[in-house]
This record gives sequence, structure tokens and C-alpha cells, in this order.
Amino acid sequence: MSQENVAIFANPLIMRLEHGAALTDEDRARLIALTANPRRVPARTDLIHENEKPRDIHLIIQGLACRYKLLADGSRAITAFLIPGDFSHFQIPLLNAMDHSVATVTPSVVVDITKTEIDSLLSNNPRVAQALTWAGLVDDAISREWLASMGRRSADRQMAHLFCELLTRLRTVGCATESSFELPLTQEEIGDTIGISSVHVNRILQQLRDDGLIAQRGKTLTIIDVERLNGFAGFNANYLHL
Amino acid sequence: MSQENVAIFANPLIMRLEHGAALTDEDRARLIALTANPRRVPARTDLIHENEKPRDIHLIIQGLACRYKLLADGSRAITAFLIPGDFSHFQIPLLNAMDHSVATVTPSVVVDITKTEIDSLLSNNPRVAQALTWAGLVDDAISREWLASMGRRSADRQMAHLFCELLTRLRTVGCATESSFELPLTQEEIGDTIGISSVHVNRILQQLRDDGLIAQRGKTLTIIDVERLNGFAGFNANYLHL
DNA sequence: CGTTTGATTGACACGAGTCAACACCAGTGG
DNA sequence: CCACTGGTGTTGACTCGTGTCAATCAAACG
Repeated sequence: MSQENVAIFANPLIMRLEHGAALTDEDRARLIALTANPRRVPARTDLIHENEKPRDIHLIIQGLACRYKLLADGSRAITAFLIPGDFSHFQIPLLNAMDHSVATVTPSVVVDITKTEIDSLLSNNPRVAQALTWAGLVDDAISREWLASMGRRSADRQMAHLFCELLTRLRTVGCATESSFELPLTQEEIGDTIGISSVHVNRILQQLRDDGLIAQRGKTLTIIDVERLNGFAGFNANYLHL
Repeated sequence: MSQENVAIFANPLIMRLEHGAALTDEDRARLIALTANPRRVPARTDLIHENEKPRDIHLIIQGLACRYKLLADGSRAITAFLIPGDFSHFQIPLLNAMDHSVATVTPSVVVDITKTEIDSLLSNNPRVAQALTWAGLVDDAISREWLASMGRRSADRQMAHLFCELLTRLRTVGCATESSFELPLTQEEIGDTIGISSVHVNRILQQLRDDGLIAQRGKTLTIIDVERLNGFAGFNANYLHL
């Protein structure tokens, strides 16, 4: 494989967007060019903050980021995770003020893409435009699945569902093995995601481990039997539209 | 006011989209033309069902509809309400299979808009295109707010928040007075929305009434003191981007 | 009018939160 | 190199919000 192909196929954005449209080599080259100036961002750093006027969009190349909202009582709700290849919505500069914040969870590599670059991409590369639109629809679908999960799944199944989703998404961008991936979240962050206390997160993790559904070695989470965890969680990957 | 103007300003789609872009008279005329063939749909009827291939998009002119998902255990989660002027996402035909269902809650008036019509609108009326994009972003923002609500608000505040949101949204399309609107949901449907049992919905409604926050006469819900309910719910309309 | 659907109520069980203490690091600075 | 520190994970005790079940009531409807 040539040096260039390695770069192309190792690019998580391209890996993801391939699922949304049949990209051409030129499309891929444009996307590669887009990621020419990555920057390193420390862990727990806001990429953009609620109420700020959005300008660039932020593409995650490496690491993990999240969308979150702070509530009046000081509590936090994490409403989405951005894994490599994900980005803050490409049409977001249309809004005058962010309704949520986006922050890194781990040290990350991020590319800031200007509205101009996006507009040029959208008008010159229709397949990329379609793929970006597809990615937006998938993000919506994930929100809906999370809503269903929070509303109607018990906390243990909800957590299992989150792990199933993360495994599937991380696999599509080459960031997970068959059955394991890095889960660099604190238990408090997991709690802010599924809407429970960190103490309860701890207990549920123990339960999932005791039930032989998952294993944790450091920050690596291994799903012992993917089929069984899918079944337990009621996970059906349809909504990821792969 | 001319007959035509009445039609234009009474059109909930236009009323909503005015918030997303500065429409011209021609834009409005195109949008009016789009709604030329409405149809009546009985209550509790699917407009489109999960797993189906989406073709048309569905615009609500009158009535109330919702997005929902059924889970493996038979429970239901309502992930969004579609009020007059709302529509199933205009880019959804890009997907091969719906990841959720859309159904009427009440008897409704609906317009089916073909992908062709949408594409024509998008390419000929850039301001409408922008407004539709804006509407999509607002729908996303609502999902995120609901996620934050489900995760981190107590059931009573969450319900209060829902009422604050519905009042605000319904007012923008002329379907609510200063402080009251029709709430045609059963308590079970409210429960499927905020993720609690219908029994608990009943108790919380009583509590909100006893606290003098809301009043119900038949299906009309009146918010006795909007400021106070906003405060109780921690409601901030920013995320609706009006 | 029966029948059905939705609202209401009470009793009871259990999931999950809170509080507090403690263990276990990894990093830091003396 | 080791004590110190702050962040994170773990545990137990207790409380309370919510779910479940079941019965009853009220209202809508054919």
C-alpha cells in the first residue's frame, strides 16, 4: 500500500463517510486536504462553549470529545460523544449562539474547518455533501436512540447499550478490535451520560463484570460476548445506518 | 388583509420558517404552493413506520404528531413532537430505512412532500433552503435539551420543562395563547415522552396543579404563571433559536 | 346503556440517590 | 526518593423517588 493510501485509509473521517456515499478518489483527496492542519488539544478543554457564536466546525481526528449542557443546578448532561471522524454539525455556523458546549474528554487531535471550506466542499463535491448530510442524520438517530434508552431502558441495559454503540462506532473508524476498545471515561462522566449517579455507575459496572458481560483492564473495555451483550441491551445497529 | 395574506400568515410552516431566514414573498408563495394538497389523517395513525424506506416527507399542518420507537420489551419511547409547521426531516429520504416511526397523536392535516419537490425548493429558493436547515438544527437542539432533561431533571421539573417548551413552540405558530394551549396527550403518552410510568404522571400533574403552577380544563392546559414555571423547570428558550 | 379507554388512588417493593468513609493510584514537589 | 495531594474508584447505610399491581371512577363512544 502506498504512503498516500495509508493516509487515506487511516483517516477516520473518510472511513466514516464511506458509509454515507460512494466517494471518489478526488473526494478523498479533498477530505485529506481538509485535515492538513490538525492541532493537539488537552483533555477536558472546551472546543466551543454554550452561548458562543459558532464559527468553525471541529473535526475529531484522534481522541474523544463530547457535547454537554450544564443545567441550572450545576449538574451536567453529556448528550453525545464525538469519536474520530465525528464533527460538530457542519451547518451549525448558521446559528447565532451555541445551545450546548463541545469539549474534549481525552487529549485529542482536532481540525478546525472554516465555513468557507465547508461551503466549497459542499458545492464542489456532491458526494461528500451527501455523506456529510448522511452523517448528520446518523447523529440525529443516535440522539433518538439515547432518548429511547434514557426513557425506557433500565440503567444496566442502558449502560450495556452505550457500550454496544461505542464498540460499533469505534470499529467503523478502526479504533476498536472485534470486541474491545478504550473507554477513557470516568464513572462520573458515564453517569452524566446515562443520567445516573457515579456511585450507581460503579455498582452497575461491577454487576456487568460479575455477569461476565464485560471486562475492564485499565481503560480498556472488553465485551466478553458481543452477541450476549447486544441481546441484554436490546441493541440493534440499524439506527447507525452503516 | 387580503385573502392571500391571510392564507400566508396563517400557514404554520411559513410562520415557523420566518424565524430561520428572511423569506421573500416568492419564497412564501412557493411554500404555500407546497401545501396545496393536504390530507386528513385520523388520530394514532402511522405516517411512516420504522424499517420502512422513507420516500416523502410529512409536514404537519394541523394537529399533533410524534416520533417514537418501540423497544424490545414492548415499551414505547416518544422522542419528539411534531406540531403544525414541523415535518419529518427533509433529508430523511437519503436513508434506506427509518430508524423510528412517526405517527399522529390527534386527527391531523398532513401534506406529503416528494423528494423532487424538496430538491426543487432547495435549489431554487436558497432562503427556504437555509430556513429548512435551520429548522433541522433546532430539532437537533430540542433532542439535546430532552436528553439533558431526562438525564438530569427530576420528573416534575422535566414535565414542567416540556410544558414550557410546548407553550413556546406552539405560540410561534399561532397555536397557543399567552399562557395556554391544547394538550391532547394521554397520561400514558406523557409518560412515554419523559420516561416515567403513567401512574407517576398522574401524581406529578396533581402536584403541579396543587402548587398552582398549571391548571387543566379538559384538554386545555393553562400555565398559571409562565415566569414561575420557567423558573421551576429551568427553562431557557435559547435552544429554540427564535 | 354496556363497553372501553383513560384518570385516579392506595399499598407495597425496589431502583437509584445521597452521604460519608476509605482505598488506590498518578503526579508533584520537597 | 518519599511524603503529600487530588482525583477516581469502591463500599455501606439509609432515604426517597418511581414502578408495579390492582381496584375504582369517570368519561367517551358505539
